[in-house]
Amino acid sequence: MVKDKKLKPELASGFIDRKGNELILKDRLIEIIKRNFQLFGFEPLETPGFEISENIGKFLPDEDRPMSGVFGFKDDKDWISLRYDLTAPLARYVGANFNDLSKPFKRYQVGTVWRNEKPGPGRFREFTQVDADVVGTKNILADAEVAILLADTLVKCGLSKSDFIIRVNNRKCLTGILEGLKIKNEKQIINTIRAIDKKDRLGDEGVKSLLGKGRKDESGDFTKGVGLDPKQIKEIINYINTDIEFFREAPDASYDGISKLYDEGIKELTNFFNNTRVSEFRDQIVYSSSLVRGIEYYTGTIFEAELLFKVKNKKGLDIEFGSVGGGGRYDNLVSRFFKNDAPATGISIGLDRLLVAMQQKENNNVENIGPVVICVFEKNQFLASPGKDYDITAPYYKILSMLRSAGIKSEIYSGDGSIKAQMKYADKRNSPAAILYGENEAKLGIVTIKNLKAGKEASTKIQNREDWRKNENIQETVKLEDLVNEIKKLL
RNA sequence: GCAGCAGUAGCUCAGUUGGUUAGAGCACUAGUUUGUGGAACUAGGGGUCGGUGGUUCGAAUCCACCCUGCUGUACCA
Repeated sequence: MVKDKKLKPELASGFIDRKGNELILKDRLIEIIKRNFQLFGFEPLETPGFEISENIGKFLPDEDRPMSGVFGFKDDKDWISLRYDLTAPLARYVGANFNDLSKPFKRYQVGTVWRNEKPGPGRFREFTQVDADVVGTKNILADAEVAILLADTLVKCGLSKSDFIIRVNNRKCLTGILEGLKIKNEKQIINTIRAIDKKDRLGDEGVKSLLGKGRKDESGDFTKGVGLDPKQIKEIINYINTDIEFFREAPDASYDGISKLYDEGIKELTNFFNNTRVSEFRDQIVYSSSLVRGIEYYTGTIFEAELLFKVKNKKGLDIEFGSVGGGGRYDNLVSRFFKNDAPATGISIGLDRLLVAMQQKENNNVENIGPVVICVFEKNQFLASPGKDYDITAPYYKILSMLRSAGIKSEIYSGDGSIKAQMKYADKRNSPAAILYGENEAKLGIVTIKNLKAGKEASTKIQNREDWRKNENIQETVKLEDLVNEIKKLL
């Protein structure tokens, strides 16, 4: 016989299957987050996975590489793309429905987004984002509200206040500083921002070389620099190292007057902190001069939630984790669709990253308990039952409905295996108990309950088969009517 | 995209200076145990040695090209 060539059960790179405990925890987090967003007065919105490419594509990082980074194709009429975030679709939605919406408009959205980029450890091409935004106000109160919402949500998800900080800055400050240093070329500005964004990873020296001539990485690959002169570089490095203490209560005055834009940023930050300082997250929401965020469309306040504990990968090594959430003000995004001013501010939580982090917090280990398994004794018994002097089929369904109406996860074994195979199955499903109801039980009107949980514990001490078989206290027989109560004791 | 490293069973890997029929552990199936999960023992299934071409009497092993993966870097709305 010629062998068929089998398909390989592979996934496209950057995509993963999820199962069991991980998914249960993910659903639980989503529930917590949704409830909290509603508590803060946000209303839900759902938009399609696909958008018309043009509507979400204008803010691609490189104009000369349109469509890179997204999954898209042309239908009969338009180029359409899977969304790469939830912000661009929000802008489109607000543009379409502006007149009907409350101003400000507060909405949250949970959804999958797709990015056609190189995947890495903990970085996928499909992931879940959770966003909350306030559209239609320039009031800094809204920025403060979403920052507080971010902090509050992380705590409700199970982080303690000492597990994270939310670093805050204002785009106007940094660009104001650059303006004062006579760096005005837009490309230089965005590249400078991106270089500063790498401070965490590359350190001051790395940022310096990226701002100057360029940098060689470990593999010998060379990255071209921004080409600033040494004086400008020195000033920038100084500024990004003033950091948290600079704004403990009120701003340090050392850069006052360097440019109008800078002063405006400081005013906004002062206003922002006046709000967060009286919230319960005064110590978590802190100023950080080196926070810039690589995203192009931010116009004012920016913030990022950073975890303060180490996250490990599957092999137990610490990994470079990045932020679990962030956001900021983007006053020009919505107005692409609309003549009116539609300033906006919001946050985004990377749910899958948060999930990985939460799984490493001890209090979050969910155990995926399987169903109580009712073992089936005779193959084809459902056909064979009539004519016997005992009835074996109907009681299975009776037992099943007793358990299920008591809210106990349960099932009749639906495979073809022997009793032994059924036990193995129940074991693998992490079932708390197996129920045996065969000829013996049927004649006496009883059921046998095998306590798989207790058996599992006992098995660690048992060395040989004889002891295992003798260990009968993991099994008991009860009257049919007592079944539910006995099972409940095991759960 | 650029650079470095790596690809042998479902998974993790061994395979000597090129030499018979390519191995181990885990996982899987069955039996020892005809109605009982673990452990142990026994047996079994499973491989185009990433692909193509070349060198050679002989290639998993050496060479060339290609593909894929990992790591770093760039990009990351």
